[in-house]
Amino acid sequence: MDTRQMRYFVALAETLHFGHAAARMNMTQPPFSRQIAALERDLGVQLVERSSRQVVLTPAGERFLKDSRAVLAGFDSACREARLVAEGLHGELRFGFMMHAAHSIVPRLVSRYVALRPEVRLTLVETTPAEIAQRLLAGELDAGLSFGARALPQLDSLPVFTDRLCLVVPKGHALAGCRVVQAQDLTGLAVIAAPARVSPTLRGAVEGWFAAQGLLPDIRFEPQLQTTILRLVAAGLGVALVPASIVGEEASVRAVPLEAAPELPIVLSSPAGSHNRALEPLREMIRDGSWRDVPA
Amino acid sequence: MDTRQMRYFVALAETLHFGHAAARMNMTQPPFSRQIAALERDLGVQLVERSSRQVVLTPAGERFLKDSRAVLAGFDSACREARLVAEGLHGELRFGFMMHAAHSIVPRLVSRYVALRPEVRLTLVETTPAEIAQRLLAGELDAGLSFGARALPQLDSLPVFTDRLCLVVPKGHALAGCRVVQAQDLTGLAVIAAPARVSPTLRGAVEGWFAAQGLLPDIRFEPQLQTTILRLVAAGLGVALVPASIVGEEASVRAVPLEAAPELPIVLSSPAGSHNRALEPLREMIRDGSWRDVPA
DNA sequence: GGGCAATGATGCTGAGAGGGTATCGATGGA
DNA sequence: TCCATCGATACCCTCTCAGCATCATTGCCC
Repeated sequence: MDTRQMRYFVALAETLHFGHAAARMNMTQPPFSRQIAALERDLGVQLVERSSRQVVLTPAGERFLKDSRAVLAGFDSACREARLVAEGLHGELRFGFMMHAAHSIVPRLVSRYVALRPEVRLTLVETTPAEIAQRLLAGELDAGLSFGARALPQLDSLPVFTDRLCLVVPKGHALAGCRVVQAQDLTGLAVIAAPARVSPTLRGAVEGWFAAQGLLPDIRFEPQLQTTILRLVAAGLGVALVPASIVGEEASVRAVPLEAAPELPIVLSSPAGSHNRALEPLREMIRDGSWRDVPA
Repeated sequence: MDTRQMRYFVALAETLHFGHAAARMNMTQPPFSRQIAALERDLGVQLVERSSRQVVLTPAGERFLKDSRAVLAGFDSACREARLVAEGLHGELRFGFMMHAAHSIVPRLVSRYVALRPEVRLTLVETTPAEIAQRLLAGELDAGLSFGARALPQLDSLPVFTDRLCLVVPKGHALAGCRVVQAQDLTGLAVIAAPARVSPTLRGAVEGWFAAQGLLPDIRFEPQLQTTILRLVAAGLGVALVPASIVGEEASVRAVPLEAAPELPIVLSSPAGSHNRALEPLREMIRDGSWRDVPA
């Protein structure tokens, strides 16, 4: 009792003739008749009323015909879907990224991606750099846009672009007009930075910049999100070292270049050996740089 | 590529272990592995990533698992439904009846039937006696409640009850108080009756009653429905001979017994040799008279 | 009414699908 | 390094399933 017998039965129901139905199934009538009889025996249900002159469906046969068509359509569709997912044309791509990337890079990547793969369900996960790596390794994400930390062998990474730390101060702050600042210019100022558990790379870059000049930052607040940091700076609660790419969102702060500003490589990471071919266009548009052509 | 391989794959996806999945399918691991490989080959899609240490689903496998569960559930449900329809517990019963029967017999039959076969979709078709016979023969109805005309060999009929013609006159009519009327009492009165093409039996009974007394009715109006006839009588447009069972619906007419009133047997007819077992409870409640116990 | 054509069922046969046993190869842990 | 685990492979056997030939029934036509 399988789909083959169901197909036989549908052919019979549509022709109401054993010989013609058998021909449609590319076989001869005797084994076809036996398959129908076997189907009825296995079901314990008479599906067709036969005489040597005509074949008619019983009510159970009518119902089984309707259901069989649906089952066979579902079966074929399942096979087709599997092939499409294997080709990366259908399926799902779970894409995680740092929250502050949502404002600049992500919209361009996404708009280009959906043009290339309109049938792929794109799940966007705004989260923190630390969680991106963890969820990539756990198989909960297919791709992650984050800072390029130490290269893990279980992750394949592609460079996207290089960000750069800069200082942000409230509008009207004494340092707002500087051409470039050094660590000692920040002596006595409260610094706002995300904790290392949220973004080890970013936190490391911030502390590294101070350390390189022999100083320690006076970190007073530790929010998780860069946008929160900008708000706190705007409110006059301190200054911060943030990726340059996110300044400009907040009109009430001013960015100032840093002396020997640390570079922050942004990479797209995905699990090594991923079978999700829906990932390929995303990696490809980053590899060939074509995502930059999309208007921001 | 059939449902068996789908079941194997679902077992594998749920256990992620070839040996355990094979055991669940009551077979040994080698042929099980071959079936999975054959499924992948036929689909042209890798569904699982194997190593000697672990088995994981590919994205295509995840999708195929989801679809396979739905297809298998549909398959099993189709088989179950076929059995239920064959037993008459599920399915459809298309029941046609004369419009005026809807007011008395049909509600009782239906309320008892749905208590016995709650899962059967009961399609109620109000129509005319002539059409009932025609649609029963065409296989468009499973049962019909109508006048028992000449017994057709293609139809099985069960007597339901015997109706009787009576005269209806407008309230306040000269004949309204009569104990019994004869055909000659109606001389000069306009008579309203349905045409023969709508109900040959009823029309025959009306004309037969007049003819038996050597008279011809002066039939002035020919509506199709008995309820329309009652309205026309109530409006003073004439008198009519109608089945006694329908009087009482219309307060503005009076029924008067006929001398030698023709009897009108009401029968339930169904196609001879019908395979619709959902019909059985309906026939049974009429055969044993239990439908009369239902409050009208 | 008898022959005939059409149609579904049945008997027999052969090829192949599918399952069992034994075993191999790879891999990770003790 | 040895061993246990686990999926793959080789080989064999059984039984399913399709083909061929034929039968049984039934309606049709001369």
